[in-house]
Amino acid sequence: MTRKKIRDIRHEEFIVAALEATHKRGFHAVTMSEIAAEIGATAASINYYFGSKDQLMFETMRHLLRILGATYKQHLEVALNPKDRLRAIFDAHFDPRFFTPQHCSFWVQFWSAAPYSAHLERLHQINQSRVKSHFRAELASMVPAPFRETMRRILQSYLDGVWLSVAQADRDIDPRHARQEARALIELVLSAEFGGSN
Amino acid sequence: MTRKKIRDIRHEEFIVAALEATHKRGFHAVTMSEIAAEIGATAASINYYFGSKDQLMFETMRHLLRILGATYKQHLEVALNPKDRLRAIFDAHFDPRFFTPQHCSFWVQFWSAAPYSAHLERLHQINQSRVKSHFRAELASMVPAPFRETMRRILQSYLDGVWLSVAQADRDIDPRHARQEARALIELVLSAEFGGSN
DNA sequence: AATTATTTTTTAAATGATCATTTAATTTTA
DNA sequence: TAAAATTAAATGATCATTTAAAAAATAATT
Repeated sequence: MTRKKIRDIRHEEFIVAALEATHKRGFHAVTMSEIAAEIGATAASINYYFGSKDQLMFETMRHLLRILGATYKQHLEVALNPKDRLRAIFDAHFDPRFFTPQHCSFWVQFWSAAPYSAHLERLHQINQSRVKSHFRAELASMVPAPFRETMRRILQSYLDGVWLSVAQADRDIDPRHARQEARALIELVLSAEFGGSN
Repeated sequence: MTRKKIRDIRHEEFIVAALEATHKRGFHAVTMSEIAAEIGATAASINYYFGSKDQLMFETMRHLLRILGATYKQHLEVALNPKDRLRAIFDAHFDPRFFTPQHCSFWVQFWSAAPYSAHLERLHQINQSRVKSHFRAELASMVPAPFRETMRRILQSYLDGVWLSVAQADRDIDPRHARQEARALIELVLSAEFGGSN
């Protein structure tokens, strides 16, 4: 019981350290020692708990996905209709607990590594599918089928694009504003006429 | 004259090699030897021409930015009005000569490296500003001021998001379709009512 | 409680591999 | 013949990872 706990605590501490250190130096450039130093530990202990640097990235990403999932769930609970649930997706991604420079930086590092690692790619795939189906589920009742996938891709690409921009800019971010602009985009998508003009 | 030419030819060959090799293995993982092998050369000659691996990334990115700039210029020439010119931005980014898995992969590698290198960050900054001002120039006559920046960010984030998704997916891409969806987004943005409902 | 044994955790130091980069010499081009 | 281009081999640094030993925490035994 207590044994399990210590291991879990340490696990999380190192993940937070990885997020912080990666944000500062980039995942490739940062050394195991630097990551460990974040919490006054030593490189060897990271390997003791995670096995390797790659596994550390993997576990850190799983951690982020768990947070995102939980945050989404919270926002979903107070959503009453499809539009609210659509908003909930964005609200989760732009929740101040989740939408931080550290997280966005790590996500970009992950994106650059994922295509070259089967494990990471799988993780990316899983998340991508999940978000995709959430979008589809809500858009189904609000956007006619022929436009639905286009609208979904627009929304989903936008999400990624915003995170990307946060990872680039070093200025501090404004989650409230991000949510606001996301709502503007939602309004836009839902107000579309879907007529067939040019 | 001829001397200059050989150097330029070699320069470009290595850049193409860097794009291809990076697409296959990621910029960090790929070795100088692997890049050189792409054109039957040797690692040392990359340093002879570029000085270092970092410089190679820098020059490769400059190369991409030059292509993008030239492509944009071409599309701009046949654009007759603000809306066409807005489309021209997307048409350039999604031009089949430019919108390739190799280029998108490299761009993502660049994004992950830029925040940790003054030189790369500057390059990113320059491109970002340029695209930004292009968007602003066209939106100025089509979207009321209070919504303009939001719309611009939506469009620009979307651009990045699409490139990102191409770098992840290994399936082959469809530039025509990308342009088509971009136009849908443009229509959306321009058809907005900008009233103030909720 | 005190002591001893056992397991878990931590680390300093060693290992080993990998590479970017240099160098010094060779080949090619002009 | 001189300059430019190329390379094989050497260099040197950097790190992730292992190892072997110490420290700390836990459990067992008296």
